[in-house]
Amino acid sequence: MQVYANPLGLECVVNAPRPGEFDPTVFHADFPSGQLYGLDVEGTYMDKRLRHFHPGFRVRTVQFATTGYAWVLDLDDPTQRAAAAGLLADPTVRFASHSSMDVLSVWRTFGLDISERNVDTLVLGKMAAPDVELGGADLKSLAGRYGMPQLPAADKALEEHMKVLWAAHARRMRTDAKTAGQPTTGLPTAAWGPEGKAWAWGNIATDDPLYTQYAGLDAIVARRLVELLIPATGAPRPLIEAEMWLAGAAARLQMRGMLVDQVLLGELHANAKKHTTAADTAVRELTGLGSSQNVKLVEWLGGQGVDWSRGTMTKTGNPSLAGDALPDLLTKQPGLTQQGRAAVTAMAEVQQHADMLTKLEGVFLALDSGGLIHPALNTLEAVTARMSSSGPNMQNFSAQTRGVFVARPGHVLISCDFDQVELRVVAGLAEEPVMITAIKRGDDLHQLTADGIGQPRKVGKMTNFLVVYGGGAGKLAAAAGIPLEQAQEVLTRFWSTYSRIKGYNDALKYERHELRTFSHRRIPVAIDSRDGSPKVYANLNYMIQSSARDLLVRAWWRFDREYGLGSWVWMAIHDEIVLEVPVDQVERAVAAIQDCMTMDFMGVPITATAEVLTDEDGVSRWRKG
DNA sequence: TGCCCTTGCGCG
DNA sequence: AAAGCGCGCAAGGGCA
Repeated sequence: MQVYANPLGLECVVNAPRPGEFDPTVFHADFPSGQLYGLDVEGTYMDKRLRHFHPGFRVRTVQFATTGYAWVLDLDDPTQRAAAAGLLADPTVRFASHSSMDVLSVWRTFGLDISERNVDTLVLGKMAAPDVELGGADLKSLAGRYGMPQLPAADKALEEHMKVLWAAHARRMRTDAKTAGQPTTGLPTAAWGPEGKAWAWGNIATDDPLYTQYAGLDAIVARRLVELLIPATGAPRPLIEAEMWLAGAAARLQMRGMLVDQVLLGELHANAKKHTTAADTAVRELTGLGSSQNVKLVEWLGGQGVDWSRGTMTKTGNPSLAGDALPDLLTKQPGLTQQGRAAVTAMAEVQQHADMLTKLEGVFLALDSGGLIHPALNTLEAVTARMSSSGPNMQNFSAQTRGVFVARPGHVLISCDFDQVELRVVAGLAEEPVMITAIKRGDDLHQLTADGIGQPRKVGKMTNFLVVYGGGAGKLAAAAGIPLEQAQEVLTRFWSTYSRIKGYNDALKYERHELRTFSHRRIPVAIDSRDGSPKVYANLNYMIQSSARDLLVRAWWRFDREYGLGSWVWMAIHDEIVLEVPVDQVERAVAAIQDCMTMDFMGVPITATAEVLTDEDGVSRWRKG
């Protein structure tokens, strides 16, 4: 047994039994039932995309900890493995671990779902410091900030150690090859990179002192952070409990995964590939450039007679080669040469299929052995607490590309959207009587705005969105294709139509540091990266976005807790919940999800509409009809 | 080669 | 007075 007292000066003990010398009785005496323990695992290096679902992924050690001691269990020892499984399976034991990583590892390794018994310190860390830049809530940073610099130090020491091990290993492979008279070309070098990391995490001895100390400290830090972070969040208990539930629900969604129609995936991918390769070759022949080298292509086109002062610009002020801008060059640039026209045509062809190609490639790479993908749903990712998705990001597939995702056999997908939730939220926040009355009457809110500003419905809709996003007259003029003066006039009329929204917006602009939402969530005011000034004009959007997010989570919570149907939730996309439901349960599911997404928000009725997704071919695809 | 930053684009 | 918000991902480009 390796025992480390006060590793790196942190007051605690790490026990790391060697195979054959493990006494389960002593271990279990250290971890009685009914308590909360820090949990951490170390495994082989994680593939960026497939993560826990990569066939080569394997958990090597599992760590349990109190605030004072940790045990590092080596899973290659059957006795230690059984002890770990036993503690993890105890329904009265709860765990504190960082992110859903350990929950997923436990599920993959032991077939145990501990998502409902996990306290996620990543989520707590984000709640405690919503203004810390991305990455600032990782376990090492939190440990450093909360008086445990020993963990980042151990992490650093372990990495330095791994570099040395890897360099020695790489050299040995080379000398072995030379001795055997084989070429050394293609063999890894001693340089530290992804290959070295992958080797080191998979091969470092599980009784290596730096490894076991680091592993034990991880679990101790996770356990200690619970008491440190909860008061630091300044959040009421129900909000913390709701976020802990949500993190678990998101982990369960990730474990279940989504089925991919691999035949359609292959067809669409091949089609996109065919179109883009031909066109990309044409672009190369004509310009000598790749079709995604936008900066250089702009320069080249300038030399072919394009007057960029007449073209559309991107938001950063560069000439745009996106969307309609490219085809527009053909009609609006009389000076463009024949060669330039041919290049633009080919570029447009590439562009038309580029999104499809790259997104579907991402799906291919994310497929597990059963044809499922397991994207993560990150529950507290945006500053506004909106959720994000990754691996792949399910929230930004184009309408067309979504068709590759299908319900499992015997199931259908159901999509349920809130009805104009942003406008209803702003009406509630601002207590805007004109809008609330219209909502209660069931009036068309875009037409209401259109009437108020004296414009067609289309402009009314644009203006509604613009205001929700905190936009100004310049953007409205560009979007609606109207003169700036007219856009200013339209906005003036908008604010007088909805005078309470104006008052609410004006009041919000006094908040220059932090906002607090109806659910007592703290949101830092956005900062302009150019001059460091607070972007108070974005406050309204933050309040709306965050409130709408909390409404969606409330609906999901009800679906899980009141109806007990949480396992049907397939994905959440900002204002939409998608379900995967057994075919004979469709009516029940539609009624339940609509009920859960129907609620009152500060006196404003929130409603939702469900749609059962069925394709022409009878397959239930994630594609709306 | 990997790492970091910027840009552009899909969704809401 | 004026200011469009939030993500993740791929690709280019500069740097070590």
